Amino acid sequence: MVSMKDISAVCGVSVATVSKALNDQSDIGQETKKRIRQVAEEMGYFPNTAAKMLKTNRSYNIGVLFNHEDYSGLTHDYYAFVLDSLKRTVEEKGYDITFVNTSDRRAGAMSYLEHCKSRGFDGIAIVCTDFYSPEILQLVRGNIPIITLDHLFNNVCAVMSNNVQGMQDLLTYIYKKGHRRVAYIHGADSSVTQSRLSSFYRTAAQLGLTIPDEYICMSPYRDTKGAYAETVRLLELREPPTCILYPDDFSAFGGFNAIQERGMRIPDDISIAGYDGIRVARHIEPTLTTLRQDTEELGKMVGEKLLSLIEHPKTTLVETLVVEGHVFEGNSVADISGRNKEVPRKGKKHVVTDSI
Amino acid sequence: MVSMKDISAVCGVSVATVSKALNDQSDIGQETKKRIRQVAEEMGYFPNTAAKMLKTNRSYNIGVLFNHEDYSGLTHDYYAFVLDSLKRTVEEKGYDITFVNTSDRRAGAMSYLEHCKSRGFDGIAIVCTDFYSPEILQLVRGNIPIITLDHLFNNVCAVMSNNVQGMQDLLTYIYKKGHRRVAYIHGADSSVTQSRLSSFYRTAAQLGLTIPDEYICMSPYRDTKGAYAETVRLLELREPPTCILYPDDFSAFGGFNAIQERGMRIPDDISIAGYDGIRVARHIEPTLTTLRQDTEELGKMVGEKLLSLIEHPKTTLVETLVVEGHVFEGNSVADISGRNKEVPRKGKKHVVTDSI
DNA sequence: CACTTTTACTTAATCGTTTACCCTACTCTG
DNA sequence: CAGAGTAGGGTAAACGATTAAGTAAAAGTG
Repeated sequence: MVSMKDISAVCGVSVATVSKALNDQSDIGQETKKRIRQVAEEMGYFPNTAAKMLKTNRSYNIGVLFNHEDYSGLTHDYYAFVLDSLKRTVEEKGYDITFVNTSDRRAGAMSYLEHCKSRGFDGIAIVCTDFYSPEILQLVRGNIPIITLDHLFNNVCAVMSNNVQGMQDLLTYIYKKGHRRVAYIHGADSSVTQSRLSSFYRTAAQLGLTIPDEYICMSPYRDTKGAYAETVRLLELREPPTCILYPDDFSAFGGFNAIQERGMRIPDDISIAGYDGIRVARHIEPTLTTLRQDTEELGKMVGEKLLSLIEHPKTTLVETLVVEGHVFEGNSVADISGRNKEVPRKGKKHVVTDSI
Repeated sequence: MVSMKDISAVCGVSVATVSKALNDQSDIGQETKKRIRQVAEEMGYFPNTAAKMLKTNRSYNIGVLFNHEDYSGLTHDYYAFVLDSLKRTVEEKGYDITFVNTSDRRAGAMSYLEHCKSRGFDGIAIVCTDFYSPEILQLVRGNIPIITLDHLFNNVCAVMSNNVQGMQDLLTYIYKKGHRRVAYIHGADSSVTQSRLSSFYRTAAQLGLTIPDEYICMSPYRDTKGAYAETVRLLELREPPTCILYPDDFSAFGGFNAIQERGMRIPDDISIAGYDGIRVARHIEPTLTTLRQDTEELGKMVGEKLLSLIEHPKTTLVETLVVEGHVFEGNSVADISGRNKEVPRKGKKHVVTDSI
């Protein structure tokens, strides 16, 4: 690797002059600058990041904390898209992205914070992790610029997808389509779940919907089997819902299966809606009506705010940025507003069964 | 940050002694070692990676090249799972993973190779990228340990999913289920496509299948619209296939839509099969029969071979490692072997249509 | 006991940059 | 024309580690 020393030898100047020339300092003559730069180019010079880091305490490297259950967030559409956007945002500004090593969690091994300091990350984006672990707490207490996604810590910047507004929009949309019996299978307990669930109740109350307790139940996120089971239960109620909300799109496929298996059609016989707006859900018929979270904007916000925190630590506000999603209108929620005005029918609809 | 200097001051020894003690060198007394380590622990010491890198030319950091079309490979299930496995494999050995910055591709900016040398990556895993770009060529010609996934360069280690065997297994499976009219919508031109397509033809020949030209067509990978269109075309043939193979699982959903839309059922009326084995395909009914690539093993191989290349450069063979997939048996391919023996029926089956 | 060997450290150079401070030769200025 | 100012560049320390080479004392050897 060609170093500044090599360039200085060729140009017959000192190493300091080379450094200053390449960093465009004012106390080097135009002529000399031009010559040094040209030689550097010709010799194929590029800076040694390690040496630069050592001297300047800047790595132009962002650490991301990104693990989810047994896997990393990589296998999760929502997080993956956020990370992708984040990556593009910071790369544009000359930063690289490194995963915070989450492997060695033995006692005595480096903690997250130590690892991050050791690597010299300029900042850290906590995208997904177990926010309640003591190690994470230690990390956010450390004095590296930090930003979290979808979780609030005291005195730490955060980017949040607006789950309150999102659920309100989704439920309102469904209400406007004429649905009055809406069930909600919510995800496992977390701050995100709390936001959505309380927004669900509040919105329902505002709309004048009465939600029987049996319409509300839990199934873990992305668990198709759980969603399947709860869907079956809901369908077998004396008065089943006309629309079911799922914790997320993936879960909605579990409901989809249960419904199809019973020979019912979506959305003719029952409506469903997901949450997230994962890609595949837009490519399977019936396309899923869902609250699409703006992963592009979320990632961009995380990146921009973190860089601001790094580059302007004094003037950057510690605040929570909220990103809005929007209802993606698929084909999984029927418009039954007409039905509400009909005179209630008595008995069952006559069905012709064809015998072979 | 507490440095070795601080420790040496407290312990009353030289910095060199501290370094040797922490690195467990033999020429330091047991007593001294123990004392130094204890003090280091108490003072919360951890090594400065930059300084270590500068001196040793080892970063314990792996660069991954991971971009796919406009996005990174993050949004692609197959690559994401491979990366996840790779990440876990190398993290276990104390390495971190950094994305090779693919943002600034202007002339004059650093090339991939320069960027990688600048960052001091110990090795590079090229997971997905445009393998034909000159920059990539320059990168693999540079003398950093390199490994590629699903692409062969001269004199470069590679890990390949066995597409030849995979397609053979898949087609043979379908044949055994009684299918004789099999169409194949293959992906856009690439070495992977070549392998699968030629294997398809060879296997078909071995099985005695005659594949009419109109059964073979192209639709880009993960393009549901393209797959939809080709599926429609195939269904409208005078003699439509009994089974359609898609470039990948995602595309298969496009076919799925076309088939459902026509009121046909999978697999009763027509069979379909994908390729990859993405997660969501196992969670939607009918679950997709597909060739599931072993992403866990692929990532592990990439990681282990690369580390071997880094740690034992002399003794590590430059070779291509092949990873087998297996047929995932979903519900999307019907067993019609019975039908072949039946006397061909004349006319259409009588259908009772119920009028309201 | 005199010599060699071993043990346990220390010294000092080095990796490639950055940067505070110093130096020299011009150019102004009154 | 003496003194100040400035442009252009050099010196050397520093960042935090590693490591070859040196050294003094203890231990082993015949």
